[in-house]
Amino acid sequence: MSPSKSASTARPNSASADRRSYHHGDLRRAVLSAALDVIAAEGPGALSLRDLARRAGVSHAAPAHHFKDRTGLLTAIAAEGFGLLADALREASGLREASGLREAGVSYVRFAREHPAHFQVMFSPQLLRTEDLELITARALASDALTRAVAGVDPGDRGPDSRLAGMAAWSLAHGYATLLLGHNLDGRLGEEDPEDTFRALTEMLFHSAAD
Amino acid sequence: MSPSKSASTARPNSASADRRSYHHGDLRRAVLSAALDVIAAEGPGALSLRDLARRAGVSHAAPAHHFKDRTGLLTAIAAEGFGLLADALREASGLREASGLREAGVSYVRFAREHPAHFQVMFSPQLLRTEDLELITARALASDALTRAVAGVDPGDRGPDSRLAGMAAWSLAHGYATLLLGHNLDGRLGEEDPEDTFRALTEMLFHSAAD
DNA sequence: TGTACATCAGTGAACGCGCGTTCACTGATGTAC
DNA sequence: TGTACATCAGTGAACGCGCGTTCACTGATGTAC
Repeated sequence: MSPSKSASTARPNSASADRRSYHHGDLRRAVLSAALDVIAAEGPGALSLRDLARRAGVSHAAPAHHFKDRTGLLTAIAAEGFGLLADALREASGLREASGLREAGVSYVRFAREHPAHFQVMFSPQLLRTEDLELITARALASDALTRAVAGVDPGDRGPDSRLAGMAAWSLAHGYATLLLGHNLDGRLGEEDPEDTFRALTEMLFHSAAD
Repeated sequence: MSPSKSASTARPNSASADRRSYHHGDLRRAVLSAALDVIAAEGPGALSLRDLARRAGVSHAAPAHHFKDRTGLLTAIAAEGFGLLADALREASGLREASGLREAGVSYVRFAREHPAHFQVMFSPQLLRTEDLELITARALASDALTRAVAGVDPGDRGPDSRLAGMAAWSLAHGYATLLLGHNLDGRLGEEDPEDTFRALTEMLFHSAAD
């Protein structure tokens, strides 16, 4: 997903894909895309709007038309991330109830692997405009999807055990995903697929509740 | 633990604690301490050596004598953090074997709450000189303490189940701690002590193995 | 006990750099009539 | 179908700022004799 490629495909009037028009076409997407590349490779600390403008091939002041500043950009990424996560979780909880919880966890881990930059930014509140409405909305949707997925453990129960189970499942998936992305499990995993290992691990812990 | 306080207590020749001598006495500690304050409050992105020098009351070039650069400083913090974590885990696994695992997890969570800045930096490899010898050593010690604590689940077993249980316990504690520090559990916890909640949660999951 | 010297920690001026921000501008697009 | 105008996205020069780095220096401490 290189910036220039996504930009040229997304450009509305693509009579000639090569000729650079004055208007970029989808600079917002191009800047987001470049930012995700940088974050995944070097972390959010390495971000600068000028650098992203350079990567997108526009003048350095252009990105400010779409994202007020660095924080605005990161907030947009986090909001997009929560949206993607909510989609992934909703998909997983559509499965049979018994396996809903397990698959929600696996989806969570898969999401983190497929969108490492989003994942990293979503849970770094110090980088974000936490009062941003779009962010709050997206996070609420994801939180809702998460709760629904977890409620699949024992749907009748709304008591403290269900609350605990929810936090346990989230902590487990979040911790596993975080350690995985930080390469902290490299020595402990064999050749196996990390998602399979996570599935095995979940089954071991939740076997009494989920089967 | 304010920088000036820890500095004056640590100063070797404290004939007069008020008179500023040309030499700081323990600038290394003062800079580390100021850095931890900044990280806890605003995140690692807000760090600059010049700012820390200002906070420690020395000229801006002084910190370079102790930490080559920002990365060097963060690496030192991470190494110190792994040392502290190893201590905490070793203390916990000194308890009776049956409760060793549970208490190791609780210690892990407590460590994260008591040293949020260390914790954050330790698991942000993008900020660190990962090839640093001191860091590698400290991390290995902590990893060792972790493995020992987890082996308490069923000490005889070295098979795949034990490996899985280890990753599960670590993921759980790490995820819970991370979500807690990021204020993601604020809505889900009641008035209870977060560590008690974590203990309850662990007991729920591991009851068959640990009791 | 006293003197000379090496070492080390911290100083402060200077430098060059990349950054965000501002601003008057220009090219392109869409809409009203 | 054609013309006028408003709007919007992107330009490029300019600015001031905080940063890291360098360097010759100075004050303090410890050690050799």
